[in-house]
Amino acid sequence: MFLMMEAQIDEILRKNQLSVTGSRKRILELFLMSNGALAHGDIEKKTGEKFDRVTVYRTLQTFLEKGIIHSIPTPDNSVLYALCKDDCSEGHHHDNHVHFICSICGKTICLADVTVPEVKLPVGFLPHEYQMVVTGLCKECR
Amino acid sequence: MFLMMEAQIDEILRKNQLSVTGSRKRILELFLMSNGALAHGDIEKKTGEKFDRVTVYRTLQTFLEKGIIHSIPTPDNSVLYALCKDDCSEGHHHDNHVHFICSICGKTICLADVTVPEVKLPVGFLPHEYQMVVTGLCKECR
DNA sequence: AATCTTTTTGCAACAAAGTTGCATGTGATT
DNA sequence: AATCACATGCAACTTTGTTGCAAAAAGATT
Repeated sequence: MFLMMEAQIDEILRKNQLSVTGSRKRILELFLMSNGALAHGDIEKKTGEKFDRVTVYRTLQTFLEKGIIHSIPTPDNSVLYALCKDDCSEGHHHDNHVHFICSICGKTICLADVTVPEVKLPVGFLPHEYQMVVTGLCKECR
Repeated sequence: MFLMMEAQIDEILRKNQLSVTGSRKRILELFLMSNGALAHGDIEKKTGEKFDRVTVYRTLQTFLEKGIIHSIPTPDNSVLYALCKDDCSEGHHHDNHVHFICSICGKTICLADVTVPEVKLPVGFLPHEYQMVVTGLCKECR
């Protein structure tokens, strides 16, 4: 079970031409275990003393650039990150699913099956990417 | 012309039971002049030496609470504010229009005529508010 | 217009969040 | 195992946001 996760982590890092280091493994593990999204602060707390603050910043930055994770805009303007689906490629994500944020427990959930609808824009606007965030109550909190 | 703006500013503040002060007038003026959205930093720069940083924070906070402005979540997780339409009431906005962010000039535009479509969520989720941000090229930059 | 009351502002000090340069340590390649 | 590139930790710093309190300005009252 744990070995499987290890292998999965290694594969993700290798696939993105990243060297397999302690912090990267740990942070990826955190993302794989939580099926929601994580704030920078969450990660810092959970890695505890193990890694420097700066390392966490740089690791997240690297993962973002490689398209391993994506960032989610939230209504209260905090920074959240979540794992991308497999078909995210470097630089150019199609992270086109809706994100749900529960106003009680604060969890952010990727609704991988709900794609962002495309809306008609006024003449002249050339859309490139659509992002959608829904707030409300999740299954557990309602 | 300038007098009209003055009057408009006064009216907005009065309507929201706020005393008419220098900083509030100036910051509202900035919003009225830019038809897009402003970051906190923009406002600080444009008000220059005139007001304290803290005052800008508190003024924006007050405007938010009164429903004069709303905040916009952006893909890069910066904080943006824009004027609400008239029908925004205290505490509870129906700020249900799509926001557009130009990736060239960086401007954020409220597409007041484009309402956020409601999507079907998985069973168990109780939606409360929908937010949508579209990035791409605006009229001027394409 | 002068006074009183309430609200707003500026200052200072602080806390939190994020960045940068550089020396050291570790993973990958041969 | 030796080398080399890359990742990490540390320190110092910048930027961003917050809090308490005294001074100042706005609004109300006479």
